[in-house]
Amino acid sequence: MPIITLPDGSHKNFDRPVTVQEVAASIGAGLARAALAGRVNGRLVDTSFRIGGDATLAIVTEKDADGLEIIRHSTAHLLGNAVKQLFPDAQVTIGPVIEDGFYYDFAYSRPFTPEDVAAIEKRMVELARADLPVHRRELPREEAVAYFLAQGEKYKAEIIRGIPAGEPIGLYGQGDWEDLCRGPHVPSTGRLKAFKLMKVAGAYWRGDHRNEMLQRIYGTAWASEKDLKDYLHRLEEAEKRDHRRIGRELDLFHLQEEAPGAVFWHPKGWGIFQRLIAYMRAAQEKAGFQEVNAPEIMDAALWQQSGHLEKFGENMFLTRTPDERLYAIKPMNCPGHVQIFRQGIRSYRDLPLRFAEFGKVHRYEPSGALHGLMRVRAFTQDDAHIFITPEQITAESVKVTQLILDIYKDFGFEDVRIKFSDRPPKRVGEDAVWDQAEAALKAAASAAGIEYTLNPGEGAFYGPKLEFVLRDAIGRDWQCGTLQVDLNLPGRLGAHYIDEHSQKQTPVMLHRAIFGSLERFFAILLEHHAGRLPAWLAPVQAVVMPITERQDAYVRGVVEALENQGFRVISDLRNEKVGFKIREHTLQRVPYLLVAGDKEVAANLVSVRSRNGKDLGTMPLDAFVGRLGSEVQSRGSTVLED
RNA sequence: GCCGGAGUAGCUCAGCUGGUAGAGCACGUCAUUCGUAAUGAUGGGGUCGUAGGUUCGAUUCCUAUCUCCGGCACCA
Repeated sequence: MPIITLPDGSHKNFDRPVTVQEVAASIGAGLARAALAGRVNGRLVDTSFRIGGDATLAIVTEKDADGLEIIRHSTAHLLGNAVKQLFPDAQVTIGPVIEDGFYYDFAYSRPFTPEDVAAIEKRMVELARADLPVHRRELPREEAVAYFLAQGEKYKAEIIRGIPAGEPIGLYGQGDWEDLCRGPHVPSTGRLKAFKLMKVAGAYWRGDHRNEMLQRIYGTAWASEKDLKDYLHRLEEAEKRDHRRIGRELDLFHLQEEAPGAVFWHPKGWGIFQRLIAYMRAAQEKAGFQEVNAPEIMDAALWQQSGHLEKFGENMFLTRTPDERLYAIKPMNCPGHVQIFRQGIRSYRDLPLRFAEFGKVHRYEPSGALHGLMRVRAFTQDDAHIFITPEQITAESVKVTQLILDIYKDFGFEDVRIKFSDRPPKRVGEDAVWDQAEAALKAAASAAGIEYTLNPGEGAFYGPKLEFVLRDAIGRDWQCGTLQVDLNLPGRLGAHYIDEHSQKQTPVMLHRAIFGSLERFFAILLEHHAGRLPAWLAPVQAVVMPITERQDAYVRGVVEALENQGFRVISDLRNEKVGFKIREHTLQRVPYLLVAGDKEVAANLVSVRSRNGKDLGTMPLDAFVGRLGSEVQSRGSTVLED
């Protein structure tokens, strides 16, 4: 006699086992129609799931996050079904739910063409319209393996073999199609109303590049047509923020064939880049860092010694000089900083010693990895290495973490997550030192007052690390900063200090980067702000323009006055209508547009407008100077106003 | 690196089955002196990514190659 407890705390009594669907129907016809699945005692189940005893139950509909996941999962099945109907020789593999949608990987003799994908989507729509009931059954493991092998589904059989013995194998399907699945699924295909196939791509079986490549079809699925439309609209908006597009539109940088993965910085882009460096230089100097500079090309022997050549030789730029000497263009800055540390005798009294460098590094990244400024072969790191005693790990880590978070705040990134990666199976160093290093990093994260997530076994071979992840204006996450404890390199490269007992000791080294790659951080900033950089970074902070050439002299005077205050200001005296100029400079994301007509000249004022289209009124120049000055000072932005 | 797609004017793109290319914007010139997101007229501009091949003839067909785009793998 099951007693069902509903989310609102009410109870329903039944005199026999009931299905989720029946409970929904007993509550209301509308809910019965809306039910996609149920959550029984916390576990997601199909609407056909029969409840035998007392239980809590929540009916899952498309309004729940769970409901949307189920829709996406079932749509992946719909895709599998359509592909098998159109391409019976294709083998199915896996079809999981991902952010905003799903994908399904198939093994097939040839890649799917865009035409194939159109046909598949059409078939999916037909299958959904047919409103086929979704059925479920269980098979013993060995039977399930035999069942799929008999259909030539080798991958499925392999997956099932990997499931622990004794666990029942659930098969879901519709019509005559069936797939291995944990479920749950929607009750019938008619519940799938808003989906679209997005792209085809290759993907390795089990994610391993040594395995064969499968055909992956990506799709998106939503609870309603409107949600689908909104999603596609969001994609379009995201495309408008693409840093490659903004970089071209605002004339900031370009890339060209002769230098794949290397940036040609244009004046405006380089100006922003230099402001980023100037900002960081000041911030880290205040935090006790000393800037250094090491050669970009050093004998390969040094990289042999550090271990980088062996591990990353394939990804390094190497050059043999006319004297037959092999050099490496530096892929990282640490060995250079260790060389500086090694000069002379260091005492424990000198520690912590903090070396920072805006180091330009070159890495021969795989061609397929290159992506605008986000992943390049030549980039600049705001790199620093801190030499400390083992006892100083905790205090110094806390300091660095706080510095990193403070700096992100200045850029308007308040939503920062920390990932903690601990010891990998293959590593160097004593476990006792690892214990200390890991504890120190955890303490640093906690001291910063931020929750961190664990990345077990993902640390570097030389030590654990913290990774700092920023969330941007449209909710995307970017891993930028890093703090790593290194128990290995100082020893390998022969760094020592003399301790209080006059004994030679090997220092611990902290690696830290805050922007990470300046090129990448630049791109993230552009996308975060959709090109509307805060005034303190903007290439041009204000444009002053006349209505007619009668005001040209006045405009020149205004520009000169603003330049004397240290602002980046230009005039636009072209023979164009003011509306045209407003449009152009707005598209160029200039924070402030100043207009002067006869009225302003007569009253010695300027008319001010923001790039957001806001009329800020007419004001004396001093008032504008105050406004822009405090905005620059606080690193605020007109972007944040709307 | 792997799978797929794409390279035509500065940008966005059109160009059917082979007969040496076209639009809009941008740019130049002229007119216009104008009040907050596009004034009008007019002009110039392309070895059709690169190298081979097939052909009387290649932007178009074939081969190789480079780069970019979307994924996968990689990321010290």
